[in-house]
Amino acid sequence: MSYSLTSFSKDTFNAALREKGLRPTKQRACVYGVILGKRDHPTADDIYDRVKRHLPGTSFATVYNCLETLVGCGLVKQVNMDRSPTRYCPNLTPHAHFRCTQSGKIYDVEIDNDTLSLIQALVPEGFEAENLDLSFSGTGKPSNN
Amino acid sequence: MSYSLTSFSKDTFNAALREKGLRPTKQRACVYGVILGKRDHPTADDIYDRVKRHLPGTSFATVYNCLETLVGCGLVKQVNMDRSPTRYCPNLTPHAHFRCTQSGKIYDVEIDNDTLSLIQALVPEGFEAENLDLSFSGTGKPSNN
DNA sequence: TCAGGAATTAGAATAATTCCAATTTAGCTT
DNA sequence: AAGCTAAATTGGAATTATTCTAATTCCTGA
Repeated sequence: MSYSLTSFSKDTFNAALREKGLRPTKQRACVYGVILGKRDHPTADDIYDRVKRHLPGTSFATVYNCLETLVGCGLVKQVNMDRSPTRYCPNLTPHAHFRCTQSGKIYDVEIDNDTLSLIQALVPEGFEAENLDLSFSGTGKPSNN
Repeated sequence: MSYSLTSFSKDTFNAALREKGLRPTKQRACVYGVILGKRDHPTADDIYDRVKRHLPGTSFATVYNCLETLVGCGLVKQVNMDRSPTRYCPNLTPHAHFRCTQSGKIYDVEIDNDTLSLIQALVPEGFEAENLDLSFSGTGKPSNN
């Protein structure tokens, strides 16, 4: 049986794909579903494992294809920290990431609007920023690792 | 003949390595020299090419080893943008990067102290950030590409 | 229902980086 | 100056994440 999205997510999902003339396939729905289902910033590898539990025939290439599609539709965001494998996240609000160098865990960090504006104001005259990436690394909550 | 550092850089270089009990070898000096010599955010590959012109026998592994050493000593910084190869930069002041998606060029973007403080203040209670990474991507100066 | 484009598949290929075992070197010690 | 030892370098193989390719399967709309 395929992964089931809530009706809200399913609408978002269908709309975003149709917008671009793309098909809402079960593999794409499943990839989107597992990312929504456990918001732990999974890697393509993690996602592959989870998707296989629902759709056993799925290939790695498909996972990568679906991820690329979902990112292209704005349904998920890529999180790149240093050289480690790309991670995926369904949090579309502007936010930063904090990686604990001890546990490897990644936490979302909210960015308030005032700070966001100031950050955007750093971009020099004549440059047009489409994207901004802010990440921290260090030690996380000791009690919480 | 090996790459020559200015006497200022040479002192910085020797001091930083000795600090950690590491040896100031000619390969390390050369890698540091080429990074200082052309501040265009070169990749390991670029650095390898440039180092070979001065020390033809140098291997790729050595370039990577030297870069790791220099980063560890705080003489250069790594710049990771998305999935593209790591770049290196001798600008040690706090600064962000802007990558032009058209030309691939990377520009340094200064961060003023007020904004820097606000960015640092985003880190939640209980987390200790050792590092922060801020990067933008978009279109650069049209006149300048 | 059928044609044709879109999506998926398995596996090969690539690119950046790291690892490894052998050799060389730098910086003592005598 | 010669020898010693740990540190650094070397070439090449290995690894890892990701992308490519060509063949197959699946949708969708006429």
